[in-house]
Amino acid sequence: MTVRQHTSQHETYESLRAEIARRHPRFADRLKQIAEFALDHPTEIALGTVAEVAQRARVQPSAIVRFARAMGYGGFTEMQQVFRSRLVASVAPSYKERISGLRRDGRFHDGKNPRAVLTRFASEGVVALESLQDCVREKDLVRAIALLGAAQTIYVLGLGGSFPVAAHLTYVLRKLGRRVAILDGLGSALGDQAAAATPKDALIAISFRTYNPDTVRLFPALLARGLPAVSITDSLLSPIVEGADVVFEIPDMPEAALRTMVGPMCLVQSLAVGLSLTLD
Amino acid sequence: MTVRQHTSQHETYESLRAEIARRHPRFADRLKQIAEFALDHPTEIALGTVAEVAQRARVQPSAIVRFARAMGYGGFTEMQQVFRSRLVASVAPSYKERISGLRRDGRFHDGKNPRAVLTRFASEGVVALESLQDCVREKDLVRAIALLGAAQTIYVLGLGGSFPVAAHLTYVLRKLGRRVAILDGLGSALGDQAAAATPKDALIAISFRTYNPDTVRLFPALLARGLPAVSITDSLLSPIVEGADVVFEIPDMPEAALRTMVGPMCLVQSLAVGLSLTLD
DNA sequence: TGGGGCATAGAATAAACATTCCATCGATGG
DNA sequence: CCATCGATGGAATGTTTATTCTATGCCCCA
Repeated sequence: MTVRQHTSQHETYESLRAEIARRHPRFADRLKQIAEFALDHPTEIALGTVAEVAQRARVQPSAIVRFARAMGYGGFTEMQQVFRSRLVASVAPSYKERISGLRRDGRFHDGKNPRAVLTRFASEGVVALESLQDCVREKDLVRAIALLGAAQTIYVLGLGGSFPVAAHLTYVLRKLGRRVAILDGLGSALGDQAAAATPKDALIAISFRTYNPDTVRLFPALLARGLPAVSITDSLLSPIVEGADVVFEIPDMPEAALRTMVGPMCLVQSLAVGLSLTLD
Repeated sequence: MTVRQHTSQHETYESLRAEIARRHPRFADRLKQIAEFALDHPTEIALGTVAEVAQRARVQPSAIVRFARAMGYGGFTEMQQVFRSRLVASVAPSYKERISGLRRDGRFHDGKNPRAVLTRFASEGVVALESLQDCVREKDLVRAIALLGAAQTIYVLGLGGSFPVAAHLTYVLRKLGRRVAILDGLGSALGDQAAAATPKDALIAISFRTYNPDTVRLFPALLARGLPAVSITDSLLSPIVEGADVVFEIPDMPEAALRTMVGPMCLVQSLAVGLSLTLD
């Protein structure tokens, strides 16, 4: 009779979690399934019974116990203690709450601290998203969506710092089954990429200070081909405003290197999804 | 004979707590004792068995049950659920849960209205940015920045829905004077683009479910070339976790077509700017 | 001082539970 | 194609657990 090794090295939730992830690839099917469930639903394991957990994870109760033993515990109950410790640890010591609250307020002004940088950008992003809702008008959304919906091909123009926004818009529109051409200037062929555009298509242009020269040059050229246009920009004085059928003005946009572009990202997402919804 | 009323009005921990306090003076000795224990040690009631709680509170198990019934519950187990809900509530609600909370707010009604779509994405973005601050650890930020700072060339890998994030990171890093190579698969030359990478460089990979096959293929190949790696993904079970030196886990990321990627965008921005700040 | 009513302790009980066992299935290597 | 080994599902088992029951103790008032 062998003496079973019940000494589990993983007495904290975090280290157990890491160990589960580490061993996941080498687990058999059912154990793998349980590992995924454990990482996704730690609370259910902390509070549930073996039978409940098994049902939620779509496995047999015995498999749950096998998993616990495989992780080095004497049984389910022993492993459950570790998951419970997470709940106990998280229960609000008001001190910790206040600190993280302060952090989030941005009152911790150590600007070089990486955490402070993240907090700053996240807070700015939140503000950007909230003000986006104020400065976008429903009328413009409806018109832009109608205009894009009528287009055979949607041309997307966004270069420099706005290129990620253009790329995202293109990705989403394609996923939603639209015909899209992104004007990315690949091979210095911006002009050629736009050459096939007709008045039956539509243009959506994204540009912020400092306005990309290629965008500035190409925008009027496309308008001249008769395309209806939607512009997303930061000022009514922007070079992509004149001649546009719909203009979304998102003011106070600093250079992209200092910004996350969350506002424009969110707007184009809404346009794309709104477009697909109005057609159903 | 009176029919016992088992329907308890107190389904939240806070209201139960208030009720215990209110009725405390009129309780008999033993119930009073238990009431005090319950207010002082809610966690023990949430996780313990009747016998354990009884021992800690210096009473008989039956007294605990009588207390639960006195508070209007069918038994100890029923009352325990309320104490457990406190633990569950205190654990940082995952992103997905917060979203469904928003849904319940009713702000999302009339999902087809373009304005509602915008509001929805903006709100989700706010939640994403807030939960980002909870799930990113300073230690990881510092290590990632050190790792990227030591690199001669930073290789950025993000395809499919994650490509806009990769593009933004590349843009910002270049603006800040870093040498960056984006692995964009242009001309189906992904492998060749990576062929010059050496252990003196570094890799930053971004991938979310459903993981892009090219990313999955290229990631281990780059690790094999000896590059240190930073991964940004949605699960510890993601294919770009194993072998990575730093992993940022941003859980509950739906498919990019339904998302604005604001979380990852904000994170890469912080990494890039944090990097340039630490070197000044 | 004695009796009624309620609170309590502790044992008894029945339900719920984690765990174990075994037959079966499926993959792997000869 | 068969033998072997490990994984798996599901029923059986023995333990833990909540709950109930009853005898006893205590207090209050007559």
